[in-house]
Amino acid sequence: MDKTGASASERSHFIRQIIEEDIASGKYGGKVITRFPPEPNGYLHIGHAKSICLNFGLAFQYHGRCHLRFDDTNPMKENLEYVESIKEDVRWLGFDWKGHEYFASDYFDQLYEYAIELIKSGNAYVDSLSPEQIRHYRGTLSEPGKPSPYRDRSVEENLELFGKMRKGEFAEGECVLRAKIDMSSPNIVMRDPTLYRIRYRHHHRSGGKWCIYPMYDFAHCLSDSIEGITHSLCSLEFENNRELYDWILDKLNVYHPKQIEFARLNLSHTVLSKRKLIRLVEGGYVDGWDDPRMPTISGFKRRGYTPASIRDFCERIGVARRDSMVDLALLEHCVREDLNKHAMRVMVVLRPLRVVIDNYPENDTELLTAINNPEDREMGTRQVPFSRVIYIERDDFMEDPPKKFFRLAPGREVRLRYAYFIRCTDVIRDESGQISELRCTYDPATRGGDSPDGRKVKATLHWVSAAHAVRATVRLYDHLFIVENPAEEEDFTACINPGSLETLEGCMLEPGLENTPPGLRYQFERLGYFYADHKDSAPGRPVFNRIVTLRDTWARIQKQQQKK
RNA sequence: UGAGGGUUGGUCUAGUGGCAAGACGACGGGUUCUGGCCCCGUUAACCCAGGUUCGAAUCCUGGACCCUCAGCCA
Repeated sequence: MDKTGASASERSHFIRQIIEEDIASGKYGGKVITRFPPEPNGYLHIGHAKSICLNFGLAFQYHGRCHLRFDDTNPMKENLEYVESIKEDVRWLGFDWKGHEYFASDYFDQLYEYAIELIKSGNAYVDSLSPEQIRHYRGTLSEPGKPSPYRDRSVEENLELFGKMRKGEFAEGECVLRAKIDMSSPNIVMRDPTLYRIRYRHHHRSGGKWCIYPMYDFAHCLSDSIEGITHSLCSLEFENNRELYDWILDKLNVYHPKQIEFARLNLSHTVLSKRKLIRLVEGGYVDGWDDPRMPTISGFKRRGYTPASIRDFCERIGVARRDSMVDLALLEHCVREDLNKHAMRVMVVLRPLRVVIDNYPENDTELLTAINNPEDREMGTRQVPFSRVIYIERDDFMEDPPKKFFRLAPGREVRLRYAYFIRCTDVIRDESGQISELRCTYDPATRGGDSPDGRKVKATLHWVSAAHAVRATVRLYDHLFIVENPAEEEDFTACINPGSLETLEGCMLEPGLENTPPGLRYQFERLGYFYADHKDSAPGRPVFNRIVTLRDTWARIQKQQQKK
């Protein structure tokens, strides 16, 4: 809550202000209709999530609606597989377009009619210059362009030529339809932009019906207009295109939505450009688009992130017009906050160290009560078996501990969570000198974890009974890049984190976890939040992905000590 | 160097002529059967220079720096 009493979910930003002014003035009849317009030529990433949350969120907040529209005007790059993955990702994020699913390609007939109208009013012409010539005629950033020699063809000739373009009487690249605006405009976008080009390509929806396809600038504004969009939100790079957006709608004298630009998301320690993402996949740096290290929606899903945490993140980063780089730590904070409240706690030992409790009866097993989630007592308790031989984390023992190490060491006493106090009496090594086992004694009076005499221990360790432990594979994920902004590096692949994935076999789970249904999330106590991978995990053969670690004060102390 | 945008603590965001606020991070402390959660505290910002004004992050002028645009991509 801020001082106005508004929660984060309703805090204002410049787009909300514009919408509220429009509602107040009755500009669009008080309606709010937005749209999310992906091109189906790749997978959605966290940057798209920002746009999805913004568009669907605004529509929800102002009781309007949000359309899902596929901007499929380029048959060379688009296909059905992407349409399906995009729909799945939007749904997973928790949004419903309620049947308002559209394709720019569905408007091809209408768009063609609009093009003819533009020709008839003298606002468009067929140009027969080659692509290279067009580039040359366009001029540069500082010099004006010059008119094409075909610019003054008659309406009749243009109509005939455009008809021939449609009928397939020209080769690709032989001619295009251009808007007739101003070759000396200081805005290069307005120097007679291309409206239609010829492509003899099968389209994933219209099939072979068309061999001419509209360009983004022509199709997008008119699609918005046809659908009655009120506020057309896009990223900053389309700022220069707004003049053309407005020009086309004005010349055609049709319903005119308002284009509003905002800054796209940049996230630290990752890349979000489609080109770089493709390079990661095709270069084999990651294992596909849904690799848990990928910033794609499917990657975050596979990693174990919750939709709610991503929505919360998108709300917290705000919406503004300046370029920014959001710290990945904020996303991690969001998922921790969500999972802290909802994830069941369990005990898992990642790197097992065998501990024998010498004074514990040889063949006894007892059941101890563990709390499933201290943040939500309604999640209840469970019984965890304890016996003479257990595993603890190798990191939880040091033979020669530094000052601030509170965990187990020779002669020292610690608590086993929900169980007993134990004291280390001996360290056993194998032939190579490696510590292979610890011998300890326990205090029977501390059953359940409390000492009747009131003596304190400085640490509580998680553990798993050796006789009851279940084996599993656990994958430890870390930032994909070791630098904050890989995009500004000469070769971004050179700063990929070599430790971004560590696969651990033979991790010891408390019993009951062997049949974890894929898709479930847990907190492994003292370690982090983990997800039973929905692809690789199966009942009886669990595989967990680490979503995020717990905040780790000890790790920070260690880092400080290393610096000294 | 033509045009369009932008610049508030380390990061993100608020502010719309009147006490520069919040979140994340970092640091310190309290609490604790998770070195988690929670609680408390500390740190730290208006790009620069003029001007208007009783008063400027906000308005004006000039400058610096950053981003976008020269696809028959979106």
